[in-house]
Amino acid sequence: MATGRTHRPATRSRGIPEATVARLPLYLRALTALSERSVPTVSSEELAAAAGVNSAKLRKDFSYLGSYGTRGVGYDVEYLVYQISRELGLTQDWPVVIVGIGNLGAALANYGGFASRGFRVAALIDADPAMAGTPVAGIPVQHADDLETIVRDNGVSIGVISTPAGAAQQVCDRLVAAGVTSILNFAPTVLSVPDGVDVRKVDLSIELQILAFHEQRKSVEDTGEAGVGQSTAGVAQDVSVPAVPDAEEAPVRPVAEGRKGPDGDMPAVMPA
Amino acid sequence: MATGRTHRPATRSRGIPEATVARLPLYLRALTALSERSVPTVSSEELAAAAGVNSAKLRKDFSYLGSYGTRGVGYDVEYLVYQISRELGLTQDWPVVIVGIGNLGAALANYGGFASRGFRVAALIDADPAMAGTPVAGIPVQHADDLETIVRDNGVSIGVISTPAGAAQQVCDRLVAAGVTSILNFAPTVLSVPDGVDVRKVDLSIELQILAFHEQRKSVEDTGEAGVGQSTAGVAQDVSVPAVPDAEEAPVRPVAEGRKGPDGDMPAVMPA
DNA sequence: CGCTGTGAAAGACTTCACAGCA
DNA sequence: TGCTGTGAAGTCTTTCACAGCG
Repeated sequence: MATGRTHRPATRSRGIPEATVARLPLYLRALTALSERSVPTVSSEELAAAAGVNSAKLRKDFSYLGSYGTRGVGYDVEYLVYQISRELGLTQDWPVVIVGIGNLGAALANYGGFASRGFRVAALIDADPAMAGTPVAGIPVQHADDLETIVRDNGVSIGVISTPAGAAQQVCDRLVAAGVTSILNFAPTVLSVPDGVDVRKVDLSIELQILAFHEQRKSVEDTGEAGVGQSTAGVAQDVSVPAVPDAEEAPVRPVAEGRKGPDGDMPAVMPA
Repeated sequence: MATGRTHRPATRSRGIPEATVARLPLYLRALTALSERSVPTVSSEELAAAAGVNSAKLRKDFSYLGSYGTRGVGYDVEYLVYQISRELGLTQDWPVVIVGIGNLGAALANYGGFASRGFRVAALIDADPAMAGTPVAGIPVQHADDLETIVRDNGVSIGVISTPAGAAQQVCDRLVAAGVTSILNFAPTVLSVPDGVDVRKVDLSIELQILAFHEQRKSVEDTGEAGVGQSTAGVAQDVSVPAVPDAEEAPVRPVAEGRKGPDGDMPAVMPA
């Protein structure tokens, strides 16, 4: 990922590992909850449990930020909230535009997690003229024609794309041309951007597919018995599925027959 | 991350690395697009570009599935689509319930990426009696009281939670009690589940915070002008230079004064 | 004594680079 | 010849385990 000079960190310990950065928001959320309950201090053990990680990892993560704890005691909640916020850049105001106000865009506009963390929805943009003016989450939707103006006038450097896949790249290009340097992409497509622009993506169906992968393995566990098979309904749980689902209708392997996969690749028709 | 099984020292090469599993949906999407354009074969280089990864990684990933390519030629698109689908468990039907039909829940219900990949939205569930019966994405919303019945009657093993954070754990407990063993959580809270249940989470604001972190670093460091040199790379980011924003108002450090962080920790009022 | 901070070891993932097959 | 498949090397991440300080 980090396509960067991986040599000699210019200054001392200034490189916080990506894996750590990705967890800071998690810690911050847990700490904010503690803060709201006026809890003054937490131990790495408690905070780790609240954030869903293990304590050694948490301490190691914090060690990259500095020594913010007190031995024998733990961490001061307020102080840590501030330090992490600052490290993440959340102590400053980040105007954000959301492009594509469909169901998802509306959900994002309404999402409280943004405002409470330094993000300000500067504008909602949609290509549908019929939506122009309609307020969503209290913010009027503006037409896509004004995208460049909006971005420039508000000094927006972070853009959120929640358009259909087909429009995403074009929207991305316009955002970048207008000055946006960080993009959060919800459209199921790979965006290409110039060097220096950051893209992160969230694909709702990818997570589900990963779950399916693991779910599939669960039923196999023990004997490896061929399962019931009834996929539709009926039996509640314990829906055992064959370990390596027997390929009933698999495409024929193109040519020859080399080593191929660990399990068979049956002949027959296409599944789709 | 996956909360489930920890071991998988399986007999043979049956252990596909998590990192690889997480990329399979990406490859699948790219392959599906090629398939729709009737492209018969792809090289690892082309497919990698389409998926936004590098070719060596892609080849290594595929090597865990088996030898599905042809040297000197590439991969047969249809064949690979099938193999990956099967590996992910997408050749079977996965009934899914979505609990919490707010903006996000509605967006998920309407999301085409589910249906096209073996996921079938078996039911939409919401606690608001006023919503009962209202169709969302063509599916009538059912009341939360019937959650257990719905899950059992439909043999649902995957549940999606898009309720407010406060309701998430309770919904989760009920889903699990009813037989769900995989949960996709969109609520910004850490769920606790019994062993054997898998939870994956998607926090919309976390990605934005990670972007903010990198964005913050860009402005500092001018020696390496954030060049806009057209690049085909999907994700571009680097810059690992001292940033250290000026702490204007930081909470006072609790007690004593040890080594503390890499930069100062100003006194003064609380930021929040 | 309790809990943080951190070297060092282990493990996971990525990249290299090239043998080997179609 | 062209491209896959894969050991081996390199890099990043996690975990261990304990020194050290409050």
